[in-house]
Amino acid sequence: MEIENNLPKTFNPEGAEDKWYQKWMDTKSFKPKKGKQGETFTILMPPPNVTGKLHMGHALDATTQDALIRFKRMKGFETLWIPGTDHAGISTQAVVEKLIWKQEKKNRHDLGREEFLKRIWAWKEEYGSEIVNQQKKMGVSCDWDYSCFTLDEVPNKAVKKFFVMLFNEGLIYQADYIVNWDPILQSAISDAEVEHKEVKGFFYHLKYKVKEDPNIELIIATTRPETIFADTAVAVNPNDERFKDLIGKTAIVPICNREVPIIGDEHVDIEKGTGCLKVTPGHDFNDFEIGKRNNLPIINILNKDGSFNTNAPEIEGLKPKDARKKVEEILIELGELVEKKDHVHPVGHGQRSDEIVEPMVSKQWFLNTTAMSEVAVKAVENGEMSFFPKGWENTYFAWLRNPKDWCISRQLWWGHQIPVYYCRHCNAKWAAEEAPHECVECKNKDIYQDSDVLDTWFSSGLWPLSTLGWPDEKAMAEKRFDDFYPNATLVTGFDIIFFWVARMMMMGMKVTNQAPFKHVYIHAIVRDKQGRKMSKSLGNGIDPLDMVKQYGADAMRFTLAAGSGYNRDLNLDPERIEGYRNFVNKLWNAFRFIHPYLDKAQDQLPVKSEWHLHDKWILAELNTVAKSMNEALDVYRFDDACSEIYQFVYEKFCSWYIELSKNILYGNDEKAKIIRATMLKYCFRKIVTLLHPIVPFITEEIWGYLENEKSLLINQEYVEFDPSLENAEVQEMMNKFIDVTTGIRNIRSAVNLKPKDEIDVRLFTDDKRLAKFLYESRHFMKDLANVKSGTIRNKSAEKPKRSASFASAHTEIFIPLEGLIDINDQINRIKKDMEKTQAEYKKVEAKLSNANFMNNAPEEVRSEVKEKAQQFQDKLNSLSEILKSFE
RNA sequence: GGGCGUUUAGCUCAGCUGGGAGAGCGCUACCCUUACAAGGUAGAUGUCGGGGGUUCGAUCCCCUCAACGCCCACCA
Repeated sequence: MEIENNLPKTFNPEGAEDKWYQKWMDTKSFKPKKGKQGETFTILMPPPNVTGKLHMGHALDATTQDALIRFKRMKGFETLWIPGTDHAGISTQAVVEKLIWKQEKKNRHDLGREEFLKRIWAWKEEYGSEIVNQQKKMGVSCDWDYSCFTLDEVPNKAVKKFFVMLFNEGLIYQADYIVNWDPILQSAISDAEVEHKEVKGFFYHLKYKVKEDPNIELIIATTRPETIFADTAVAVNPNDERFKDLIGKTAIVPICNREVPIIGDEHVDIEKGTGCLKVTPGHDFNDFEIGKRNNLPIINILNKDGSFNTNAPEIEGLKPKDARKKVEEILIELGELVEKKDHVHPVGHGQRSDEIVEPMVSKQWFLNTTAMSEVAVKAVENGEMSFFPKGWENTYFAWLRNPKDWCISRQLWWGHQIPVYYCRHCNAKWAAEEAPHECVECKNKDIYQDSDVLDTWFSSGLWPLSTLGWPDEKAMAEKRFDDFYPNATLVTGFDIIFFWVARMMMMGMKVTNQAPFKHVYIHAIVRDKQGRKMSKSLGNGIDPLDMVKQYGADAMRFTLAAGSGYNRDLNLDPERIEGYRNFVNKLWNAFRFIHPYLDKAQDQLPVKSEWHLHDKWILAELNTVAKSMNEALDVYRFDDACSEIYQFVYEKFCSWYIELSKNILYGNDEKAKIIRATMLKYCFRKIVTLLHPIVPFITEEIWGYLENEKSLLINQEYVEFDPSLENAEVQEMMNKFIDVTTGIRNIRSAVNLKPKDEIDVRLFTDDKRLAKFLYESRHFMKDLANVKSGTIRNKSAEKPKRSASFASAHTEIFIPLEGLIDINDQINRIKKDMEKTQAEYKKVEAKLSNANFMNNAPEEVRSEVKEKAQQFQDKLNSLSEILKSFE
């Protein structure tokens, strides 16, 4: 009775992936639909850079968010997942600038602002959607109609509206301030964009003469002797006995021989360096503050590209590194260099350019975030928004409880141009949402717009609002702002908690008084298998698309989900993907097994009275899995959800239930066959439903077979816990049955029986329910352990002599094989088992004979321990019985 | 300098409010058994980083030391 099976032996992901993605699109399955929960569930995708190529971080983003949105969709929420891309000011401008240079040997200034921007837009139209296509390969189920680009019209309106609002409140202001200047980008960058790295340098000790008393020489320690050209004071601590008399006198700066005042300032650390500090307000953050306190002049000695200007004539045109060498030479010549020591110290580097940033004074726009930060902190403190895992709120608080004004202007061209206008005629300065034609004050037409653009994060911070149409009323109505704001969950990495999460909170709450999302799930950073960050320079990056090609998107997704819980690192080994590919294939083959019987299966489960014990068992187990998966996914424990379903499918369903089904399906009892086929189909529907959020493609493919493509799995209801399916007793019996079967196999393996060798088995148990269960399952023993015949008796019955044996707490197993087995081997095996059991028994017994334990431990724990002691005791008794049989 | 985190089987990691150490991968032996060799069955492997404390009882709580990682901080 061979049954035809025309399904391929292995699952072919490539065909299924594109086919189902297209089908989901065609059926508009990603669009929000009202569901039984009567609530919306919105996720906002962190917009990848338009210049981006999908990397593992994006793949993880895509997987976790898609799993969530599919899960909630199936649970009956009206789900919306909003995609988009970011203009990524600096990196995009750099990419296109490089390209134009390569092709035409022209820089952006050669082209002019208007033409240059045209080129970037053209580039964006052509290449900017590559990452979107790559995301689709991962199966992301976002509503592409909501797709948005940070420089689109509405986000631009949002930026202008917000800017003007805060400008008019006085929260946005322009100031001469010392900022981090990136000489590569030739732009200011914010504090957050500066990375401090340990750099090897030197400590130079320089001599400064005192004008009033040529005998005194001040020794000043510095790591940057080249900045002496910008010195405008020497400072000492006013409490420093050594120097306090010098305050008010004049020091002479070496090389340039500038006369500068010696001042007292509390900032100077008596212990540090020599206790004397050269003050360079133009190029040092602290010194800038000292300068403000003491009204010192500011000298700028740098050009925008980081080279020295005419204020430092001896080193004009040189870059800092060469300048330092030159200054050192001159100082030696002059005899002003006292000492030069190795010194390692942190130096700020631009996050994007990786170049040493120079503190420089320039006119920039700032946003005062003091009040907004406070509001954002409160929202997390009072639970309006919460982090998963909770620990990340510390990072969030650390940033927001100590807010600094945010430098929001960038000297770039690609971005939202600052909506501030100036009048050449009357010097008026104002902010406006619509480009004005004349001066607000004097009505003169000779006006111009500020040439700077805003920090990219300024528009990113408004993303939850602008993607839903704010501030355009028509767009807001179309996109149903009121229904989808605030978002439910934001999923992102911890590296942008302050760049992005904090700013969305501040800006979102400023506009709406509501946190833009209720939960923030912070996922891990993907690293290589050795825990190193994936980077181009190390060459250890894994391309997700390669993995998708090799193992399928489902395998890739399952791997990432299985590695995502509350961890901060996810060390990815491609072998893991292969492992989960095998799981996906296992699922496929389990389906191949039931496929020929689908015709027999009925749509409804039979009445409970017709359920086989094994049916009750598998449904109870399935129900348990459904419960844990729902709970796990609700709190972003994708790892737990994956391991639950993996375990169930592999062990419970494939290794036992399917194996136990063969006896029935290959047999002659038609009614039993129909019931079993129905059960198998039912289970399979539940399994693919549970798995669908994580591995959407194969599950949709299988669903197509199960339902003859009459419906799509993506639109089905998720499996919920059903109390009526609980059955602790049958689960206990089944576990014991598995113990016994495994015990028999164990003996077979220990005595080297071939799979074909049939055996006679004698079972002894005092558990009457178990005896009945085993009796009813006797036919299955044949399939599972090749048992030809056997008996089930009480433990008190006479045992066969000299058998291969095994004992569990509840059942003794004897396989009479006299003459075929080595008696000493058997005795040794049993003795070893006894020793192990004895040791465990002693541990438990020690507790029971400890009066303190008996007095203090809760009753629950005591009875549990007693129970265990009894089980070990039973097993020991059985083992010694077995030993007796060899006498 | 301040803060956070990690340390559990060869590798990657899970262990919730303290109560007999887990998973996947890898490894060993035997099997091409009619869903699956991308498979099956059986199996081995841990002083839970070191030390101290609290407790009847600690992988879990407290202290301390060590190693590693990350973030913040004004480059004397």
